Amino acid sequence: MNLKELSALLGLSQTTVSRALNGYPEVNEATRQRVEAAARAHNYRPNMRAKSLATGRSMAIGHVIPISSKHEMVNPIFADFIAGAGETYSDAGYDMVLSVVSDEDEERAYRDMAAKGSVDGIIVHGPRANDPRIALLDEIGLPFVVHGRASDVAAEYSWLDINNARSFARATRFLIDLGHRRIALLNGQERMDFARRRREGYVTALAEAGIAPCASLMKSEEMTEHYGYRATRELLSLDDPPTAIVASSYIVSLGVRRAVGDAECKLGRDLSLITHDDDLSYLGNQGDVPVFTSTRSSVRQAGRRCAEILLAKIAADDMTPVQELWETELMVGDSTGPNNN
Amino acid sequence: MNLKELSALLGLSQTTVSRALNGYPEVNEATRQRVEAAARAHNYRPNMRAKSLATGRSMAIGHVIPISSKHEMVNPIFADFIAGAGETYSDAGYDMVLSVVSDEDEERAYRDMAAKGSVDGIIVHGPRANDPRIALLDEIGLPFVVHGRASDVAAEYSWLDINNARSFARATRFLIDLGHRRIALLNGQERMDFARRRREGYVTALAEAGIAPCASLMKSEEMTEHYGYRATRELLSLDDPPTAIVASSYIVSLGVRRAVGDAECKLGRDLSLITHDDDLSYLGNQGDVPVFTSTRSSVRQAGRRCAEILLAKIAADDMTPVQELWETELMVGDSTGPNNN
DNA sequence: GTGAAAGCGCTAACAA
DNA sequence: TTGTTAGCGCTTTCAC
Repeated sequence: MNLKELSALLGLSQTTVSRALNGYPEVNEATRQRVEAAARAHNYRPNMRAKSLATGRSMAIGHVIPISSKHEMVNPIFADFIAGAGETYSDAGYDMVLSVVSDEDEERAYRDMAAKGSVDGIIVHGPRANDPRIALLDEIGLPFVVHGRASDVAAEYSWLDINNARSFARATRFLIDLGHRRIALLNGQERMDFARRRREGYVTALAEAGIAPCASLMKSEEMTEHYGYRATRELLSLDDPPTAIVASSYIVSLGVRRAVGDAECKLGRDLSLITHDDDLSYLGNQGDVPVFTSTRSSVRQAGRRCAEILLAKIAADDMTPVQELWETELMVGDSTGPNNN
Repeated sequence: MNLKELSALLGLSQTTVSRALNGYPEVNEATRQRVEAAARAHNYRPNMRAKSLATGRSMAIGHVIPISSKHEMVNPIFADFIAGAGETYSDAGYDMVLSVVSDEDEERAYRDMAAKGSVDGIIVHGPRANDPRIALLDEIGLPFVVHGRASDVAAEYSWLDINNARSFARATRFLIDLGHRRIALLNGQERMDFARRRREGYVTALAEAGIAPCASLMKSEEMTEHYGYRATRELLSLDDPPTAIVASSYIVSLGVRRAVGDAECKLGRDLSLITHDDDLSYLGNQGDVPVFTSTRSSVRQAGRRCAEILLAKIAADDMTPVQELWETELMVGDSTGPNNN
């Protein structure tokens, strides 16, 4: 069922039917009722391709998911972010188009999206410290919102980020308060902006406590389970092993737990672990004190909010940057966890 | 830059330029060279909305990701699957449109996609045992491929599945061979088709060894870390606790590990764990014997293959069902893991 | 309040 | 081998 058929059926012009369906004020209320009833009855859905072509808006938002060309891995946190954004889009009648590209193809992906006219805006994932994509998107002129920040980019742009530095400082402080002095950091690659900020927070907290950061306790790699495993083994075999670890994601923590399991029983019991993932997340027991927040739901919320910001920009055709820094809480509680899904 | 401008620039008709760019044979080779050079030089990309409207094909594939309305959780395995499919789409010039909907909105999502004409085909995720979506899509007439199977659906349709029953039988057998008799199963919800098959495999292996399945050792819920944690605690507090666990995903296993960590040291060392995730995956140590395969890359490959099958169907306009059952290997090796990312 | 007609950017008969 | 013309299904002036 298309507009032509529907309007023929109603004995009206396509114009009137279109107006009725799109809430134009000039159409007679009785007519509108009739049209809407018919549309519902025949399950009419406007063809988006045609609509897009006529209006010039594609009613779709693009997400470019970069995958590391080396390891072909996808940060599983994207799933939750995407889910959140997806809700917002559905509600607003937007589609989400996903483009999974290895990082060297990213520029082309953006240019293609813009030129093909398949999206009205873009969400940028996983910004690097000095990320060329921001200048690129500015040049292209497509509205965009960055999830995270690019510290070395001078230009003003829209972003939503969580306060990684503060989160990691708090986590580290927490472990220090529990009496730990040798605390390891399993960070992501430092070309990622968030990883730099996380180290900053970690180092700051150590400094406050008069602890000199120790290079052998700071690891930085792609966030995989295998990395968590390998790094933890290395750490545990040091002459002076750490008594606690701050890990950069729950995927990494999987590896940490495995390595700890491999190690001597006593070691396992002595090691405190706090895992992060965009949001300060679960977990780790220090004696009887588990620590956590619910990562996954907050990442999802970030997705929702990023999408809202972008849609609002598009609707208002307003290019002034929107910037939101989110704070996270470090929670201490019983080990069933609050809202721990 | 659009077709009109480009053709004006070249002093050719839009038709000729279009033909040159789309590889039609009748165009003069010299002309084609000239056109292609100009297109490249001016960074011309055909507007997909217009192209779609004219051709009737949207050059996009839809993925509907159902999220549980209760827990709002996304199975992180989707991320890898999507990544694989995305590669195939990029290569073929297709877009991927994602629709994240709570399960009660799924039917509408499919109908919308079809009516709006935004996709040429659909990948179905997370099939239930008697899944109504298959009949629905058949009715709609949109080509589709199911990742997984719906055992109770009589109709023939295209799917790609891994042999869950066999995988879980092998995992269980492995633990039995190691001397375990009380083996627990942390399964997904049994309305999911794969969960039923997994239990089947587990029970079969037990039966072969003359072990009667014990209801108190079989759990079935949404696959979350929290579930893994809670269920493992319950299991460990039984009068006659299991000595080994087969878990249905690495997310669940996170919880298992946490619970084991909480428990007495001795308990932790005694418990064998094998985790699955679509593919038989990591892992667990039995004494010095770790077991695993690389889940994440194989899920990704499944995504790639599903997309290939779908695109082939669309290209050939061939509705005969394609069905692929994949076997997985249980690997035993050193604990750095084969290809463990 | 409603309709006719033009046009969004492209492809595909049909002619030449 | 190239060009002319007519749509694809919708929105949007502009006229009535």
